[in-house]
Amino acid sequence: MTPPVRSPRISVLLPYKFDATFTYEAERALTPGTLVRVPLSSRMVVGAVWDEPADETVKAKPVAEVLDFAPLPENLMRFIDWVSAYTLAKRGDVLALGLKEGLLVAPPKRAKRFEFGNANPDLPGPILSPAQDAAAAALREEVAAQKFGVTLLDGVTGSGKTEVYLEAVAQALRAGTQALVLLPEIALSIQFLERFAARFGARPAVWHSELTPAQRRETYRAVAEGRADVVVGARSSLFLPFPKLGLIVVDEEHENAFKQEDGVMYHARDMAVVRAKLCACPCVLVSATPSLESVENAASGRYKKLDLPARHGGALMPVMKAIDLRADPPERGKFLSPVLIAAMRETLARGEQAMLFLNRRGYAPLTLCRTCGHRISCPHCSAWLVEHRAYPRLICHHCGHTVQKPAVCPSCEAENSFVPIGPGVERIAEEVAELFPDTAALVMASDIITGPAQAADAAGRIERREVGIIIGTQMVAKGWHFPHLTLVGIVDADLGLAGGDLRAGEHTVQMLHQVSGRAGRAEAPGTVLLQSFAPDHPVIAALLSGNLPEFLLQEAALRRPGNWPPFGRLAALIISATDERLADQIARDLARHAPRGAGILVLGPAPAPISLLRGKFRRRLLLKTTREIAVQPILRDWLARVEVPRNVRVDIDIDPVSFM
DNA sequence: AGCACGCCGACT
DNA sequence: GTCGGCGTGCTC
Repeated sequence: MTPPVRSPRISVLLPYKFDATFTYEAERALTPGTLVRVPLSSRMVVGAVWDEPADETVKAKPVAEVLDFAPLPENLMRFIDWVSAYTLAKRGDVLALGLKEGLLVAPPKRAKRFEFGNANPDLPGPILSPAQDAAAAALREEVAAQKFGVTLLDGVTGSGKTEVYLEAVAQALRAGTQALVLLPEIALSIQFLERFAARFGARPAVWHSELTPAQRRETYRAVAEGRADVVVGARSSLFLPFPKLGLIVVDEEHENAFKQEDGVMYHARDMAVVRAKLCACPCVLVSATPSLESVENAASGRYKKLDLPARHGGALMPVMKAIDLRADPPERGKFLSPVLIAAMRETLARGEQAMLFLNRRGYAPLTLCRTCGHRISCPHCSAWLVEHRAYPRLICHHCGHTVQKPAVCPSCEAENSFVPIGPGVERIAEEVAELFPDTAALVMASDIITGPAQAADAAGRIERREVGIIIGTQMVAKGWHFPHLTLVGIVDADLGLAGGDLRAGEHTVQMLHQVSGRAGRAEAPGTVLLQSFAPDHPVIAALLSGNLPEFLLQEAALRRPGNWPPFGRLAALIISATDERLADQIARDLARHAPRGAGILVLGPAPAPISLLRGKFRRRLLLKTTREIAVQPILRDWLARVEVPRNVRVDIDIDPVSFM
């Protein structure tokens, strides 16, 4: 008598907020990573078979369908486990970053050849300078070795870093492996895609939030089956099922946009290094203004470093000058100094283009009643409403709340008493229109340039010289190449230095240096004018000298003694609740149970800088430890000691970048 | 994430 | 007297 055959049990990870796998019965043993459709409550969901022992005691429903799809590669499964353990996010939520539902339903009728065709690494590449050639050779060698290692490619703006790392991509393709290029703002990276197509004779597969479901599905499948050989993507492309990844490039590695600030809070630059390690492939971090984190890793020998110290094609670095606004102030109610206006006139007279940078969207950041001093704020957030004349409305930049500009002050009932205070890019555009009525100007801000189509249109108008003056927010800092642009004016170089943010100085230097790097990238030399009330500030001094390594040494000297990152570790606890007293109470409870020990420090609780956000009151605690201490077990123990009611949220942000 | 169950206000 | 508000609890 043969014993009754029991169906094999499998563990399945579901792409929802579960940490644990679920147990199902399968007709046969299934390879780990296999995608299956399984019943959950009253519906069917897609999950992935996980390689951990199945629970033999719990009740188990049968698998409904084994999907005809390449199993997730083992390196991705280990990556998901690792990211979950590091960020303390649920494993299911991490799985969901790549495996969105709907991605897998209704596969295309025929597996058409991937629509972009294959990149050809053997087309003749561009002519590289000796420095580029040396860096490219070093990267090719890294890729050819097919083992893990991190290289920081540090090259000044306009030095041709892209051409160099595209040679590493070419090497990965020749080796028959896949390559992933991470960009901070892929939807706007039109110029990058054009350069890629010029090098390889085909466009890469792209991965970002603006893809249609059909594009997303086809790209996901093409990656899983190895048909997509190069993917250029935003941070979530790290979670794609590459079966044979041979290279990861993180371009503009210093960019904050790589840090995901909600849901699974991860830093794509750091996780790229982890995925590369699990794939046993090299990772290349690229920037003209590398983060202190990466510079320190290079200094300690953990990362290799390659330098491109000069601009490509003989172009010179721009001349940097400060305009002391105390000595040369703008006209009353205006924001451009006569010195800057004169420089703009000269630039335009030569037939060249000028760019004004101000990292503030809208018309004015504050609307004030000149009778009683009332300021118009958001009812759901502790923030002023920003006037936008393009719509026209007052808008909260945090929650999107909008109102008409009131004719009567709600506080003192004065009529027509509201005045705009301070400039945004729209107000600068208004000033420019008055000063240069015959010159076309273009505003580049995220509420105007919202996708690839608008970005391509704007870039085209600038390249064809249909506009003389570009006015932009931080969007203009990223990688643009405008050959006729020779003057950059920083409207407010001091903006961003206020506030207690750990990295305020570093970020300001990086952003303003990147914007400055848009000037004079071709034959004509560039000039950058920085309007400042504090031209002696170390940040402005660093920008004027151009000596960024020296600035980072000073930053390191400030952060090392207190074990601030990258010399120590940080984790933020964000307590939020609709009930302000409850938020306070839980924050105090957490503080009372704070972990203690050598090398461990807890700061707070304190109201978050935006203490009311989307109707939730927020308090913050900060855990700081020395580098050799892992914060995750400390946080787990800590949270286990405090009872948090369900109407209070405690979010954990490991390695926080924003302190808002 | 969904979709149930579960106790308190405006309708036939 | 019901329909339904979304708080909270569970899903192998």
